[in-house]
Amino acid sequence: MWIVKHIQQTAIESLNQIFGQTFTEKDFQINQTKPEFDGDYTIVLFSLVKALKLSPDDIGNKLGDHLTQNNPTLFTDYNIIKGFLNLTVADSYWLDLLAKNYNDVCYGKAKLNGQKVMVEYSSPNTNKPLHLGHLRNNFLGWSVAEILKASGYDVIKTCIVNDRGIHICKSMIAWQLFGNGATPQSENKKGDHFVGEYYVKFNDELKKQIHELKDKGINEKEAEKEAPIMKATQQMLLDWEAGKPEVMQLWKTMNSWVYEGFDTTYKKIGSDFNKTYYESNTYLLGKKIVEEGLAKGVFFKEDDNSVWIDLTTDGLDKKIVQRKDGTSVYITQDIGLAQQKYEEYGIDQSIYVIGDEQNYHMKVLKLIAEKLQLPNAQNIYHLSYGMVELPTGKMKSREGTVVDADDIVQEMENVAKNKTEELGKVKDFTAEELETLYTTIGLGALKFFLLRVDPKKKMIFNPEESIDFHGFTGPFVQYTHARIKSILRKEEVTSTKFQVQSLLPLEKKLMIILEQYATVIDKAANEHNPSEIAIYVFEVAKIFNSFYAEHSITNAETPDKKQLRLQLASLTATVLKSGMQLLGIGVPERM
RNA sequence: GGUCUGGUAGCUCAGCUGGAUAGAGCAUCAGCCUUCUAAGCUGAGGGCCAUUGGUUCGAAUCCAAUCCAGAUCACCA
Repeated sequence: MWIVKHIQQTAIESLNQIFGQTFTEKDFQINQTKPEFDGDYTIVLFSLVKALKLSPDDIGNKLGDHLTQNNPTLFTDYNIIKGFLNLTVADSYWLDLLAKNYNDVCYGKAKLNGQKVMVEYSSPNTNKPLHLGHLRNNFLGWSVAEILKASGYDVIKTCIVNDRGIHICKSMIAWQLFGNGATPQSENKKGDHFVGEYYVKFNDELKKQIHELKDKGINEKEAEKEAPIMKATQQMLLDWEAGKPEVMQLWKTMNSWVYEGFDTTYKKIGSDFNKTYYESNTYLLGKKIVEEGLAKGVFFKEDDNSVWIDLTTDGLDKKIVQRKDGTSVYITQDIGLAQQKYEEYGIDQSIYVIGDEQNYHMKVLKLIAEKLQLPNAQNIYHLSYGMVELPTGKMKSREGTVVDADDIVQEMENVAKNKTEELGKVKDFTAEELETLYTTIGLGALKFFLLRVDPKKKMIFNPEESIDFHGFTGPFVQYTHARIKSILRKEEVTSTKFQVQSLLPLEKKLMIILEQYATVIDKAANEHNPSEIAIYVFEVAKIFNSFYAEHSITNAETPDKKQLRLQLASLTATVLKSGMQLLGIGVPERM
């Protein structure tokens, strides 16, 4: 059992024995004691005053006495300052914990809880390469999945590829018009970038045609509809839906180019999926559900045959779920897919990692699922994240202010390379080892930067500052790990039994935070928030570095102290490695 | 206009299920490598927690209003 819970329960017992009243965990708070006071953990007494009709100091004295007298192996001392009962936890408690866990690579991770969760993330369009926004999505989704695993869930990672629709036809048309049979191979370009260029070409041409039409006196809206390239695109979508062979062939070819490019990027950034859904397979889903919904009275039919749901009593609007021509709209597919996911995997919880611009859509999806009484509809969770913006404002593909995913990764690697060469600590590495190291550090910096912020908040990416490798960054944590490993390569923990009675302040501080790892995983899992892990891991590294600067490990005061510190260093390395792994970041042995 | 987010140091962010003098990192300034990796450590300066009211022993945190910024409200996805 973890310390806070332990204190809580002991305090509840003591309060019961002293005052004959029963309290619960929610009746009083336990915080870590602020550094300026003596003690390790603090019970806030104010909330008990009313029920006990005593002054905070009175309660504190009685509780403090009782706790220390009845739990000598847990508490050694207490003091009361202005209504706060500061408890000192016995050093033997920390030492026992350390001895039991210093060698456990699974330290902090929970056992399977029998719950199955699906995490859908990434969900790219196959008409352009991934950009920085996609990276936030990918890193978030992957990390949340890992955190949930560490917290005891059985996790299935999925991806829905938006591989069809008008936007895909746009790049197809442009390729037909301007491609002259070019291929990624012939142009020596990555497939997704190659296709993305035609998407841009489409928009350029469209703009040109609109301009020409406007000169002829046609208004903007009309011009966009009437532009020949747009008409051709719409025709192509119809042909696609009709399964016209040459269109299907082109579609398959161009998508395969994109997939090849995506594969490279996914492999590089470490995204993986247990199951990939394709919109071209799922876009017709949901029609059966529309029928069922009509029968249940959840949906209603308009005179023109379109099908709707009325969500006005839930504070939302009416929403269409099927067009008058009987075709599915976006939300219909999603309901269909939601059900398919459940049928295929019997999931207890379904998490969607999708940007906050779709908050409304996801709210509607969940509501509809609930009204249709789909299984576990209430456990649909939209992990909504904010947009990534540049200091100059939003990223806009049209204005060329998009930060390309492959570019930024490459840039981070270059910085890692320059920095590493400058420091010259790994001159004996092979070329291959160096490449791996640059990727680990560069990608680590990028992932950490994107994950250290609360997902729901929009974030500003400043290319200049973001490639900093000092302070609250991935490389800082990686460096701390490498430092520890450097010691552990030379020195081993040789005895688990040693005579150390007391801990120095920094040793204890380190032990206290290491003890919190499992609690932090749990919190991060419940809140679907990797930034909890990033902040924690940084804090651990910071405390270790202070400890490292203050106390020598290899030249400790006594052999016993050396053993203790080796154990501490070992557990720290484990927690850093494990925590970083939950963020998808590797930690090097040397750097 | 309706709904939903967010506003904390010069910058980027923690803290938000109410608790002690509001914390980090970057940047600025001053120190620390003949000792385990200086991608490090120690210290200094820097704040009307958007504004105004309310709730209470206590509010950055909860409530209300206002101001500012963003998202969304398609027979697009």
